[in-house]
Amino acid sequence: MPSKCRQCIIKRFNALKTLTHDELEKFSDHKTSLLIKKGENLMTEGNSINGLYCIKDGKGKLTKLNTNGKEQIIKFVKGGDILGHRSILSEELVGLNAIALEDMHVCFIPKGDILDTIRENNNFSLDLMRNISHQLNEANTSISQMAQKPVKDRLAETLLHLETIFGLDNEDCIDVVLTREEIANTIGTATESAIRLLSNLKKDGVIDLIGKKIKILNKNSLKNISEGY
Amino acid sequence: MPSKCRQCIIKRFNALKTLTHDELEKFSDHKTSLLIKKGENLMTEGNSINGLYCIKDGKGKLTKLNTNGKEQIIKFVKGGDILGHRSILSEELVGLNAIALEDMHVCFIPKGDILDTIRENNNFSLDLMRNISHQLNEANTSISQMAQKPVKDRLAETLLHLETIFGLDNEDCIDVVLTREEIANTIGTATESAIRLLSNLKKDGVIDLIGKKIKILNKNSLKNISEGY
DNA sequence: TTCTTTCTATGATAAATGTCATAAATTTTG
DNA sequence: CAAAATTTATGACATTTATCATAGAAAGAA
Repeated sequence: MPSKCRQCIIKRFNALKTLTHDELEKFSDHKTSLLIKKGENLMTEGNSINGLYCIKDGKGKLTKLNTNGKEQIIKFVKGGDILGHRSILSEELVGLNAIALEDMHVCFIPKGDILDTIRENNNFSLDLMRNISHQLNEANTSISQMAQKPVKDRLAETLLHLETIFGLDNEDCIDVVLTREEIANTIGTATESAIRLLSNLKKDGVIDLIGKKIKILNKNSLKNISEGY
Repeated sequence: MPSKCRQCIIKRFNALKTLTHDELEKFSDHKTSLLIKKGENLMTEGNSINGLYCIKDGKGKLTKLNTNGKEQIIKFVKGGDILGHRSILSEELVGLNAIALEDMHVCFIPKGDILDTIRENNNFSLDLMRNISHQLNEANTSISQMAQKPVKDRLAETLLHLETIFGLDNEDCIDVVLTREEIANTIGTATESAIRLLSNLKKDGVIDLIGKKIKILNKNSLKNISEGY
């Protein structure tokens, strides 16, 4: 039996915290629950979209396919994040692929309900703006770093960022499983280069590599590297 | 005597087209007109901001200073564009420097008026969301290109983009004056590399260089280069 | 104007990064 | 489980891009 949105918001979501009781009831009644299995697409670049996705749990990547066919990872998402609002708001096609890194439980709320709520609940509307504005700021920072930092610095930056987003597992490793290729596609480099630089960081005692899991041993050192020292 | 906002909207702005007569009157009464001379800052990274800027005319660049002191140009702006809304909406500090590339006339509208209007006029609020959502989409595209395209491709892309934004002057040159360093800071490369690649494009008959002005001679060829052919 | 500064241009060289090849390790499949 | 496929790892080498040096051109100041 699908749970009520109200229960879920309390437990997981920040993004929809401004909704009233009645609005949550409406969302509850109209929502669809989805299971997106590891590797499956929740949204696909270029498609149109007719609702908002709320991630209940699981982890995912937002990617863009380049003209040369290479995948660029733009952002990581997890439980509590919302997807598709940018596209709904701008009335443009979906700009990014959302792909599950592990099984994800997701709720789908129809576009009509979202737009109604934007019209009626000013706090919700302001909250969405805040969310997108914040993302825009992050994206601008990312442009600058992609353009001007060498690969090693971007790798260090990314490892710190991944820890911030996903936290640590019970063995103090960054709590997400990524292939070396995905790491490379995040920092914008060749897979071999990412592998080599990770090996170097391990050799220098800055990180440890346990299979696909990464443990940060010296956060300060990583910070310095990410800033070019 | 400062002109009425209503006149100005009709002539220049798209961004505020959803405002009612009364709202425009209020903006007119409360606005301040500014002249930002070439090279001066309209907004500065890290500062707080208490209003919205509307560019009446003139051209500008939005930049970010990197940890290594290098300037990254994130976006170009011109008459009709609005600035500062992202920061007002997210209640975060200003994320970018806005610097005049030539003398700019700008109107400043206090934050209070903007927030009032967001609360009262749903179309305005939706329009702002649309604007930021669109910018976020552009920024994501930019991340992908910075991360994965070689410098030559990014230069070609940038030249086409500059023509789209600023159009042509009466000699069919891209109607904006940028130093080679600014071009380099847009595509994220060393000034010498930008100069060299521009020289090559000229040698190949794809563009012409007339002082600082750039004329696109073969747009198709540029498009191909921008896509890696 | 003349001097000074900044900007553009280009060569020489170094450093960073990508590509290709190969092999070991790991994961997936039957 | 064994076989196949994928992922990780590393070396050798090619290509791209940055850095340094220098000189001429253009723009700005005295």
